[in-house]
Amino acid sequence: MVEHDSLALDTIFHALGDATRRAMLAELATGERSVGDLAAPFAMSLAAASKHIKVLEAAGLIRRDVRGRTHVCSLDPAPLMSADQWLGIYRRFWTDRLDTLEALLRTKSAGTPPVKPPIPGNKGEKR
Amino acid sequence: MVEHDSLALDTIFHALGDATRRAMLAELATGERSVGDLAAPFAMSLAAASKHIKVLEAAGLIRRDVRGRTHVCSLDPAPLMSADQWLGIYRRFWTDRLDTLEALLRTKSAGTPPVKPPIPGNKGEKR
DNA sequence: ATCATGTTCAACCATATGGTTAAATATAGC
DNA sequence: GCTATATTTAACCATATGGTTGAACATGAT
Repeated sequence: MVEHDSLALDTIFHALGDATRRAMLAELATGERSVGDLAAPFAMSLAAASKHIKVLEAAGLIRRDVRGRTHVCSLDPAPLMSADQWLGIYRRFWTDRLDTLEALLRTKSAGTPPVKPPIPGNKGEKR
Repeated sequence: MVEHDSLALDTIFHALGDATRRAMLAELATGERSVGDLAAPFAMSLAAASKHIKVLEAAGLIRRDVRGRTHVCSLDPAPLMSADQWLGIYRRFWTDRLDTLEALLRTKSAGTPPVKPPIPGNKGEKR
């Protein structure tokens, strides 16, 4: 059912691996934008921005509607959903960890006054 | 609080944008693996696999524990959580769409037999 | 028809990426 | 110490990526 086409995921994640492109997606999250609109915020040529847009388009992340001489882009969330589903496989890894932490905090604070608990560096976590 | 370090997201998404590396993560989801273990399934040199592992490590996706002469790798889900949080911003786009579809199906199927409905224009959808 | 606007295309460049092989490093075992 | 095992490093190669500039294309406006 949920097909994890690895070639598609390659292009999707690759498209997301660039701050300029993520910013373009963020912009498109608020509505349609022309190529020029999308390019405007960035200190690069229009041609460069156009390439980024094509990368997003190739990944299926945006659709393009040519209206006269302007190309109007809009977000297509489907590939993001694919990426999310792939990530979903791993979600238990951090929810488990958070659940454990939460449980730990709950038992620690049971009966004791609400002191800010010195969480032992969940950064350098050893097991 | 939840910092969206765009440089970090660059490296995380870049690391995820390769099927070999995603397969390595999938393997690590079942437990610790040595570099050799991780490299074994792939038709590439150990040196190439080692590079992939370093990309994953640079993204913070895996940790490395050097035990004698073998380097034991394990999954670190924190960057995946970051990626998930970034994606979360867009989650409404597909949940909204699915909700709308669901509602549509519910009204359509009220009284009518469950026929496969012609979904209007989710046309970016291949497969 | 002319001119301006929005966008792409082509050629080019520097750097990054993903792979190779061969040599180097570190540790384990005899 | 010697040898085998686990892994990295170095040098190299082909291709991809992200940027540039300048020309081309398509459409809108006069």
